[in-house]
Amino acid sequence: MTGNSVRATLRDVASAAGVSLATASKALNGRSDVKADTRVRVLEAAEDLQFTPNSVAQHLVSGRTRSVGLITSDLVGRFSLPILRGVEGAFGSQQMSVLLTDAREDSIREQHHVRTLLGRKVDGLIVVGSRTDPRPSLGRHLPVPVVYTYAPSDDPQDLSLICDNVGAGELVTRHLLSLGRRRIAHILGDGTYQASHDRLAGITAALAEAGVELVGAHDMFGSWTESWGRAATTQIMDAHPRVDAIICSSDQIARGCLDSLRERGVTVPGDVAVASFDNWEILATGSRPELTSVDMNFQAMGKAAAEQIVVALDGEPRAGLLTQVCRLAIRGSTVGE
Amino acid sequence: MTGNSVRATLRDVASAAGVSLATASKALNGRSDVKADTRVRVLEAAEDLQFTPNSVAQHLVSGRTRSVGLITSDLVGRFSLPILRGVEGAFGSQQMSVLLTDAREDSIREQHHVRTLLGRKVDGLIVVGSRTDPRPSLGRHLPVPVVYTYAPSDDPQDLSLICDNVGAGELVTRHLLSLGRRRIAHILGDGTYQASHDRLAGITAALAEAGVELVGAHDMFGSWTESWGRAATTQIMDAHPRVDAIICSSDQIARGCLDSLRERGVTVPGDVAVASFDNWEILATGSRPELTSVDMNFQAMGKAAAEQIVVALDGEPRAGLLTQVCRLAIRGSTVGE
DNA sequence: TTGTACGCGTTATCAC
DNA sequence: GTGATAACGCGTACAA
Repeated sequence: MTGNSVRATLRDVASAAGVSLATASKALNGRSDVKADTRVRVLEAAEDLQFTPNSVAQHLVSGRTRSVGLITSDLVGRFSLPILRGVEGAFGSQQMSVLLTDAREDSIREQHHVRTLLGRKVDGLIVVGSRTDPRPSLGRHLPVPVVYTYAPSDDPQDLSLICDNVGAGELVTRHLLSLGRRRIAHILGDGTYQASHDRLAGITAALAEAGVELVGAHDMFGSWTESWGRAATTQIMDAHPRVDAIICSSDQIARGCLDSLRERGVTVPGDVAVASFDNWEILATGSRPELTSVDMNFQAMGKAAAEQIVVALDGEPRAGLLTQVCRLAIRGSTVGE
Repeated sequence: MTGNSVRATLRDVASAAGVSLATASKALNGRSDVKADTRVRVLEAAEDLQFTPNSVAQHLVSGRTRSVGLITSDLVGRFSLPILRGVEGAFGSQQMSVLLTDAREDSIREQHHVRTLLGRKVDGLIVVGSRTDPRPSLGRHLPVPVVYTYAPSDDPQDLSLICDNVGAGELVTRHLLSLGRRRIAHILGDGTYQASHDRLAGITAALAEAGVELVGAHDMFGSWTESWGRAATTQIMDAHPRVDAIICSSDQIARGCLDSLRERGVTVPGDVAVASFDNWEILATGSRPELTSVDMNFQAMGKAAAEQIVVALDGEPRAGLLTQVCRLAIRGSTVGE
């Protein structure tokens, strides 16, 4: 129980070094007006005592806690963890800490967390949605900058970072077109998600650009499940046996699709290329063949969110929608080895 | 920019209510020695000004921050998020906040985070490992209680919460035995993980108890992948076609196993029952049939970790290994509908 | 170059 | 029942 080791306070360091509190503070903070050997003495004392500045006390005087609150509604950490990592990375040595809370899509709980985080004087708030549809704003009255990620705020005065689902649809479609595919079908996701519609829009836009028509229905929404992927694939292949590519609106759907194709003896990517969205590693790299999928770049999104907090903190905050570029992870389901 | 609304300080509340700082504080904290209508006035003023106590300042005097640091090395949030949720749940209205940091299995980074978190005066530390093997202790000199979860500390003086992988092996084996299965094979996981060995130990123990021998090899370790599941299944079915159950050391392996069985025309669970470990929803409920799998109860683990922090905080801390019970999620791969 | 003194927002101990 | 006042640990004008 040598607890004092880390509980050492600046006062201890000062007296150990035989200087005053103020001098010790200056020495540790690298201020210029302190004699070289005095600084050394202080630094040694601090090292000796394992001194760690009490950032809680630092805040009280500086006004900044160097911490951000992350409010997530994402059950499985699919979005939150990459974003957390992006946030940590963005600040580098700046030492920004992340207070993570889980709102579970419950606005009461969310409000509660906002209060708590504000009480803890976080310097900013990052709200992570669970779906891409606009969500209610936390309001304009908050004393710290707020960045909405994944799900945009419904208030255009807020700053929201969103995935470019339309662009993602275009990206994957162009990829397939470039491979010579022309009879392309699409398995939609859950129709209650904006992402489903956006991805479809991107796909049809890219196809139209190339003068190609989407094969099959444009309005058969389903769910983000493997079983829907299997069922939809069966329908498509029965109705349009000459299809040469299928774009699935999520990796889970694509897994079902691949299953179904293999059962029918359809080769991938030989007969039919398959591509999807999300690039969820565990799903995309476990399948046979591995899945070509659009990566939504969550980590970059987290980084951007953190940067926007900083920008807002010292300067003029931005507002509106900031679209995050996505990228294609190309694997065996579209490009055979 | 009515920032003052939330920036309101106790002083503002006090003057608005026409009382002193001290009285305002007492009123808000429900202390007895304050007249009823005075309290009402203060409460109203606080409500009016949207007063939120500055918990940073509260800490400075109380010594408690009501926050814990969560240091994770879990890339995908597989363990961290359920544990986070457990932690949040454990404290209920106690308002414990969680500072999440990502060490990425790098001890330098980990040390760095420990320093940072201690500087922020967290009341406790929860370390989440990425594998079940023992990991180096953070040391005994820390001024706050530390709980190791998932991966135990190598110092028996520390408190570690671990999954009962041996028990999990027994659990799933007894389940299969109770269904009348007797020719049971096992696909091992990555041999460099303690979990692989423990699960195997549990399985053989339960089998021995029933006087049954494990079918096939006991020492063919592989990896936590679907492709290993497929390859191993092929080997097993070729060598032991009369097998009536396969226990896979992870859900990913099981997914490969199911794939392989379907291709051979083996019905599940008719001909062969399949069960596994982890109960990773996205994998276990997407398969055909859905997977029976042992759930390691991460959320309960997080709850327990939080509780142990509290116990250590006010009273005598515990040491040693605390084993977390697991439970079986029974689905179609062992019990046909 | 160094030290003194004050303030950050809150709680707690005392007088009144 | 209420109100000054002293902490808590630190940064920083300002004085020495």
